[in-house]
Amino acid sequence: MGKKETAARRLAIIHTARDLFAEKDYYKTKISDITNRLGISHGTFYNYFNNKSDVFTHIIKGYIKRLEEIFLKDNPRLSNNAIEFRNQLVRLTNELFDVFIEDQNMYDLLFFRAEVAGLEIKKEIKKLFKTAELFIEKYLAHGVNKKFLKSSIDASLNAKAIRGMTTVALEDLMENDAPLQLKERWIISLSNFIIDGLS
Amino acid sequence: MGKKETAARRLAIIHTARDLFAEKDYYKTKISDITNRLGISHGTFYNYFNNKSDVFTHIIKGYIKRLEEIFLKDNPRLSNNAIEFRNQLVRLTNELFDVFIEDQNMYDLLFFRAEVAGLEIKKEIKKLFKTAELFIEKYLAHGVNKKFLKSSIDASLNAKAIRGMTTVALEDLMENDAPLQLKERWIISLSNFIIDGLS
Amino acid sequence: MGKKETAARRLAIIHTARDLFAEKDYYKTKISDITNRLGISHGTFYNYFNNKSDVFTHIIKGYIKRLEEIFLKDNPRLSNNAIEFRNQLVRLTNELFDVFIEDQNMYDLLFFRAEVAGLEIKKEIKKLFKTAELFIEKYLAHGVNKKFLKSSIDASLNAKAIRGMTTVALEDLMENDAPLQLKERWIISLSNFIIDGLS
Amino acid sequence: MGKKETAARRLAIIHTARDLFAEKDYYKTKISDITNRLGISHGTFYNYFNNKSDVFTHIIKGYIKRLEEIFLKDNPRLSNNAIEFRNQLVRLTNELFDVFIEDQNMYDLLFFRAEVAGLEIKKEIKKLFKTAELFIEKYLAHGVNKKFLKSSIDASLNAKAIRGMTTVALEDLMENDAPLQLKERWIISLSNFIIDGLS
DNA sequence: CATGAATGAGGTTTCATTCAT
DNA sequence: AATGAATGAAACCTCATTCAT
Repeated sequence: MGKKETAARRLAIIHTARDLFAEKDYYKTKISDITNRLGISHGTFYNYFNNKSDVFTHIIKGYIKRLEEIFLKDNPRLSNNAIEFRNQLVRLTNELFDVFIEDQNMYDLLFFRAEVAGLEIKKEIKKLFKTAELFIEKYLAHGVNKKFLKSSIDASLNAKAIRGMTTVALEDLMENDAPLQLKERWIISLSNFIIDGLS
Repeated sequence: MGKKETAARRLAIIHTARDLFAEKDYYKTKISDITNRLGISHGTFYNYFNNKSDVFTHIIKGYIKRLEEIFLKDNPRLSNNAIEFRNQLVRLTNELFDVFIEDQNMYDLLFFRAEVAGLEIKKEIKKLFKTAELFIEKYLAHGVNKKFLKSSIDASLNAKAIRGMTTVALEDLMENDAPLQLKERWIISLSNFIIDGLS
Repeated sequence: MGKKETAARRLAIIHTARDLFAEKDYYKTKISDITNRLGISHGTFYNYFNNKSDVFTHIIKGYIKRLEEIFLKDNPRLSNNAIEFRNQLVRLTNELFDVFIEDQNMYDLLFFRAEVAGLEIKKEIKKLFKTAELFIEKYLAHGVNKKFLKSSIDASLNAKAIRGMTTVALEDLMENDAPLQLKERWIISLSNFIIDGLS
Repeated sequence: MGKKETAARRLAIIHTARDLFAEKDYYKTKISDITNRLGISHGTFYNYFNNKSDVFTHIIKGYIKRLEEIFLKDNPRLSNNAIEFRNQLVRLTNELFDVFIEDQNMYDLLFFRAEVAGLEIKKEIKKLFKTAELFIEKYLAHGVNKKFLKSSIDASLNAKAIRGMTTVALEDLMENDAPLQLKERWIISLSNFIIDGLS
């Protein structure tokens, strides 16, 4: 087996584990569930990961990294007026939603299943949420600065509120069979709500 | 042991279980953890509950019931204008926040720990969320009807969005050492956001 | 089951474990070997001991304590001449041999099986040997002082040598079917060797 | 790979295995520990040995052979008086000690680690000890015959006793950082003890 | 009702060994 | 010969639950 096949098998384990963790639960997912589904021996699992929590952590960390990239790529300072702000908002939520739609396990794993994982990984997820909130807050602050958002708003709490709205939108998309159409509705609804609410 | 003492011990088990499930996790909480903390034999537990998941379900169902009462008590038709709407909003969120502040375990158990419970109970929680969303939607529809909310709003999605905002507010309150002061800030911020966003 | 029966079962586990550890090996002895021989479930074992190494340590520590008592009871200063010294030597080796003859597992467990146990217990055994050697050395030093032993002897090395002779005697007794007769021969032989060699 | 390289690799495996068995334990030493230290694949191990216990047995048998040679080389009949006897004693213990000092793993492996080996190899070690004791006994018998040792001694037990003394001396040397100086002290001490005790 | 000893299903992990390349 | 992926027997340990006292 060459390097490529080895990497492929590692990936297969990751994907199967990810599916099962999302379907069941960290605890209810047995190593044998993963290996049975792959048609390999349970011992093989341990040639690729040290233990169960190892794969889990790997999956979650991958998700965290992917989301952080979105926040780092964007620049809150680009909009100069409400129209540009809306465009930025639309672009950003669209990208975020796409990431979650693409990997339907992401939402469950990140928001719920990680609960039972070790404290360390929970902290990292918490940090991710904080990052997202601070990111939104910068947007709002910039808007206030540029005068296209009201100066009276409570930027910190509103940032959190927006994070909450977005989370529910994600949940809604995940439960829907045709998420792409629903996505458009959510993007419009959210941007209207935010802009009319804050400007 | 009389009926009263029996009921009291049952309650004590529920409370201790509730605390531990919130502190640790359903899986990480052992029957012996509960009974040890109560200073009773672990065998005694089984005189009050059939098994571990039994107490857990009981706790979650209690929470569900308690929250449903809030929604059933209120009447979305009472407001005739934006000012009355705001008052109703303030009253409602205040009451909701109080319930969660009073029992600090509620948030964690309902939103995260319940994940590991059986499918049936998860469905009930999902239903609770739906109930809440429909309840909010009725509010919005009434407002549109009475013309103090814009007719262009997507009532269904906005109801979900508001549920998301509220959830994040709860999370924020739970993490705060002085939730009562923060509560006021959230109530104002939320009602401003909602009213300015939708009216 | 009362306290007495509980203690009895604990003792039964210790004895069976002790026998098996001596028969086989720490590693080759499985928890199920112990419980099968006792006709109990393997789970029961864990109601009495935390784990395998727990019983093992318990057994070894019991042995160490028992032997230390022998050394602490005796007083190296009692003899004033070679005859008294011989008597003391005879009494002491006799007592030591009896302890090992009484529990035939002691020798193997202490000298060989403990090898595979944790480092801590190995250190304790090493300490026991050092204690024994220092104890013998005091005897020799007292003898030199009282002039019934040669002043030219290397007390430290001779003490070790005597420990070695005694160990081999023990091994020989353990392998013999009629250890009591052989014991007398060893006691005479050892005391002659020591006294004629050092006085 | 030619015959020479093959033999060299086999030897390298033996040496590394020997070191690890002495450092840790038979059980605690994994095949991969051996191969990792050698920088080869663990599969390669099985081109040189059938299994784990195979190397172990090989090592122990090598030690046994080496020690037997010492006993076979010497002739107990060479001394005619106490002085010659002492010289022979000194020469012999010196040689024995040197063998063990040269390969510091030998003592541990032969006296303790071999415990976990199969019954067969344990019997061989026991036989080696018996050989050593019979060898010493012949010395003593010859001394009694030539009248430079007391006729009253219990040659059989004294031979064992001397084996025990020698073993402790070895142990002491192994634990010491400067074994060569200590060796001289032990040789003097042992020969004095033996000669004065038995003659 | 209370107790706590006993049970055993069930899970995780290790590692010697095999074997196709 | 060398490699290292795959295998699976085998062991440890947990803990919910039962039940006799």
